[in-house]
Amino acid sequence: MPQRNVFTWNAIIYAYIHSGDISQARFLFDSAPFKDSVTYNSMLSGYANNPGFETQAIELFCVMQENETPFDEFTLTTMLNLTAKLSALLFGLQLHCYMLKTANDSNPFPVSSLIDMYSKCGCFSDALQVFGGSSGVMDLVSKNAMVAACCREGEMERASELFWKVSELNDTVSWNTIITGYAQNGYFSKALELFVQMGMNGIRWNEHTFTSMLSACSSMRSEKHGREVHAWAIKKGWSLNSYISSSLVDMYCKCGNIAYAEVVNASPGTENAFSITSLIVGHSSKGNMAEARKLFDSLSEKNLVVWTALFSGYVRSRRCEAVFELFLDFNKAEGQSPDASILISVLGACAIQAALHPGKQIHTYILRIGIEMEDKLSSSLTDMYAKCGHIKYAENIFCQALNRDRVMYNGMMAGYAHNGYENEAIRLFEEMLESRIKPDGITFVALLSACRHAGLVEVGEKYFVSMKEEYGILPEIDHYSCMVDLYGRTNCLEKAVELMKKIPIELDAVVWGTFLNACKTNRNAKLVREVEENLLTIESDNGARYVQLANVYAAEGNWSEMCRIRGKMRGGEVKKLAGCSWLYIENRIITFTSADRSHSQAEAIYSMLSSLYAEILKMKKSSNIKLRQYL
DNA sequence: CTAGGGTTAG
Repeated sequence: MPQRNVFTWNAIIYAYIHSGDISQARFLFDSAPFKDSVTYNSMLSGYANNPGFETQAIELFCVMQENETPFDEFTLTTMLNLTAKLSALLFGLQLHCYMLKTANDSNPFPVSSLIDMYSKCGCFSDALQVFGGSSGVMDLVSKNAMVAACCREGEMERASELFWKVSELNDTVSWNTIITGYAQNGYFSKALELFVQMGMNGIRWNEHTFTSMLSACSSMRSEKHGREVHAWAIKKGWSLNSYISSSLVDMYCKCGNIAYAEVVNASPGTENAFSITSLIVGHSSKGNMAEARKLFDSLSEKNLVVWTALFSGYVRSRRCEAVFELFLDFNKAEGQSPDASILISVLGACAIQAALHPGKQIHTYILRIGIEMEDKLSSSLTDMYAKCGHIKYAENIFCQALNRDRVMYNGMMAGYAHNGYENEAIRLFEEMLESRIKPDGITFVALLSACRHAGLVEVGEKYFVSMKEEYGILPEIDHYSCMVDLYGRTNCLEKAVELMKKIPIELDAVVWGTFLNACKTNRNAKLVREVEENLLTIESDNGARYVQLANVYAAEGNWSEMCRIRGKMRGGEVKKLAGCSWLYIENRIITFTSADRSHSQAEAIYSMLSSLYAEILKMKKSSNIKLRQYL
């Protein structure tokens, strides 16, 4: 070009930025003999909107300040958006000050970005204030930034009120905002209703609309609606859109139709990491970890979400060793460190295995790295410590948590109940009610567990009744098992029998096994034959059930029945592994069963045990200390 | 020639 001026230089820089060649754009930016504010703003937005160049954006902004290139509304808008993206509130506040000082606070562009910045930095009230202060003509984008802010905050009534104000302004984007807001806050049918209304009002649906609707269908597990949206997407020719196709895969997975999900994923041109991740979750939810692993291994680049998907699949299938192995692989891979979600999975595996030492290591890591103690992390630490028997540690975590939610209360209650602190569990339930946290079915499993361990028949019955009548929670089989156990342990076998007859849902092996124990402790052999039939029909492959039955007959001195059960067990080739305990000693695991003498130093161990026992007896005699504390 | 609001996976 023989004749160049600032416009042509700006044009070529713009062209390079939009073709994604940021470094060539910078080369031309540096070579340009003339620069004006457009040159700077173009380069600035090139950096700000390309991942990985954020630091350069800030550096260029500082250069502008040094060489006194004025900041105009373009500069401010770009920088506010960058600030929102980086969640850099302190920086955003300075920009806001600058806007006020230079009277740049009336242009709708930087104002809408300011609202958006405050909302995305978690300052909802400041966003509201800016919006309220920008009186005058209602600007659609600012209004919608505010609607989106309300949606983020879960304030759907406020969002709706604002959305319907000057509603003739509303366009596809603002309709999408409100629909997504409803869908993401759990109001699925409201989202559906507005989606229909949007079409009837003549507002064009686009890819964003459909993606949000698919997400709503997926949350509702409504394959019927999902298929309708799928049909529309095909008609509109949006099948290749990566948002649409990955949302379709997710929708079919969540609805349990993995076969369809695979078909969508396999159609050419739709491969993407989101779809694969959804498929991994879909396969994991069906316990199909081999398929999940195959997909995981097929990905050349794995982000944290994909790793987490596999981790949680292994935990769900209780494949704890696989979790720990995967954690080693994860830490070997370069340039990443575990986030809260991954640590939650690993803690889950520790809890299942009662692996205190690894659990403590994770806890220490969290404290050392300074990972934020969010609700879910507190819950899984509480659960891990409780399941490892360290109830005081669990209590500490629970007490330090800022916002205790239902999950955390449930975990702590179950921890108390299973570690012999029944009264604490009940106290916590009352505290939960005082804090206006609604109990759910899981809360009542923990609560009734506490009652059955403490033998509190009346209290247990009171809670069992209130569950349905006060809280509208239908008892499930676990709740019935708790009650049967409660009656069994307190010599109320007749009540247990009555309850067994009245249970309106299908009986499982757990409730039959519990009832069997009730028969045993109440020395009632007459009912056992019927229990045996049911129990061995439901769970014929569980060796523990045969042993349990054989022991009941043995307790009665009924040796012929006992031999019959033992014979059945051998005939069915059912095995029962002996229950065992284990210790971690210098990175080795030592396991032992009751009365085990297989250890090379068994003699020494048992002689130490008997002298400890003698010590305890001596202490018990000399003081009033309860023996239970030491055993 | 430069700037604003809405979409997918753990």
